[in-house]
Amino acid sequence: MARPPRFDSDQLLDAAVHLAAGGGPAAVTMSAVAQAVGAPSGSVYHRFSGRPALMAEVWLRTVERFQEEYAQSLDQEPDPHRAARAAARHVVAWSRAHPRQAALLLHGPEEFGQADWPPEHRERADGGNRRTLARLAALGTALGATGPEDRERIALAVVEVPLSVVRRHLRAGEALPPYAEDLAEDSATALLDRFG
Amino acid sequence: MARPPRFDSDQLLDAAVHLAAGGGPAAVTMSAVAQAVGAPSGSVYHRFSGRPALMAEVWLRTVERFQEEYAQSLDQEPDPHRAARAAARHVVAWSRAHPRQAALLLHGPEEFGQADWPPEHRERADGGNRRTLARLAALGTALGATGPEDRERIALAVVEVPLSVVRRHLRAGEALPPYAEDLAEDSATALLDRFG
DNA sequence: AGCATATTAGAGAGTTCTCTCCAATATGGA
DNA sequence: TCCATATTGGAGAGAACTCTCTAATATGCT
Repeated sequence: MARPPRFDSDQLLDAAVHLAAGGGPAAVTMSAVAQAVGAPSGSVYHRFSGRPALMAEVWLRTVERFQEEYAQSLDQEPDPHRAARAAARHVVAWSRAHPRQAALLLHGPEEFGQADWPPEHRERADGGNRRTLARLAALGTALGATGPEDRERIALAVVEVPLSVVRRHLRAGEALPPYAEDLAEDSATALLDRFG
Repeated sequence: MARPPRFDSDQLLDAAVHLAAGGGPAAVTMSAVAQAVGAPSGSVYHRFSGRPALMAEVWLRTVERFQEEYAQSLDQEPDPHRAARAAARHVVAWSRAHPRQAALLLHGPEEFGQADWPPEHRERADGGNRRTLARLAALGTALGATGPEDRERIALAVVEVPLSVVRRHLRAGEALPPYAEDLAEDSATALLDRFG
């Protein structure tokens, strides 16, 4: 009933991930994405209403993929201490398996022009963040956290510290060393020792 | 012997810090800096050879100010454990005292166009990083660190974790909570417990 | 075969920014 | 007073990018 597409959204987003990993989010221009897949710029605008929408989709597709697996690693383990350690490990392991997407996540949504995103995409981001925060809150409760300081310490242990381990190496352009997962897990354990 | 300057470099750099804190490094355009201080764009180019040079100076002035105080906080304390705790605290305290400059540092040199910097500025950055790494290495030796994993753990404790504490709040647009220094110090302590 | 339609294809207008260039200007020193 | 000079002041060329618009094209359905 219609001409078959030569370029689909995922193909364009993949190109955008490559560009962002190589030259940062600023390198993701509509022309660069089009050129990367050999499409005219019109085809990119056919899939995405504009650059803000494209940037939002790149970010959201990546962060949602990450959060989905992250949530699984938290949920699979009933004991909260073991769950926290698994989650810390998982951040590093996922980054090792998906270095370009990890590089992308390290930039943060602001750099992907979050301020200009269409409302629909903003809500998608908010929803994902709410779900993740809720999971962390549940972990905090299970660990016996009491105040905001405790909750923040837990977030440090299972999110920020593992990300820092990854950031150090990816920013330096190195591969993750073999001990990275252990380092993240050990550090998380040290930070959570005071609980339960 | 010459017409007196109405706009000096520091004034332009201050404006650039403001712009970067508000809208990220991308908001630091030559025109925006000029407009912010009421100067014509020609005056900005009279002080800086181009945008890369301006971005480099903004970054370097800020990071050097930070590193100078950071080094002092490490050196003032002979006991390495106490020095590490003081350093972790200091990162947060400095960020509290200089929120805009802290916001700037959280972006990292890449976002300030490091790849385009003139060689002179690159060397300045390398020198500063070398000095800081040397100090961390000395701290590692004093603590009895053996391998790269140990050294990385120490860097996490006295640099990355305190920065993560700051990042969480500045990214959310909040002020740092009163307990932030304690949280950074406690976390550093927990990560360093295994040493000596 | 022929129609309806989703998509490709690409030209080009409009915008924003960087950087250059030159004239105007204000000051200290001779 | 007058000169040398550092700096201001601003216009504008050139580059990169976003986005629009129109025509061409290929497919499924009848």
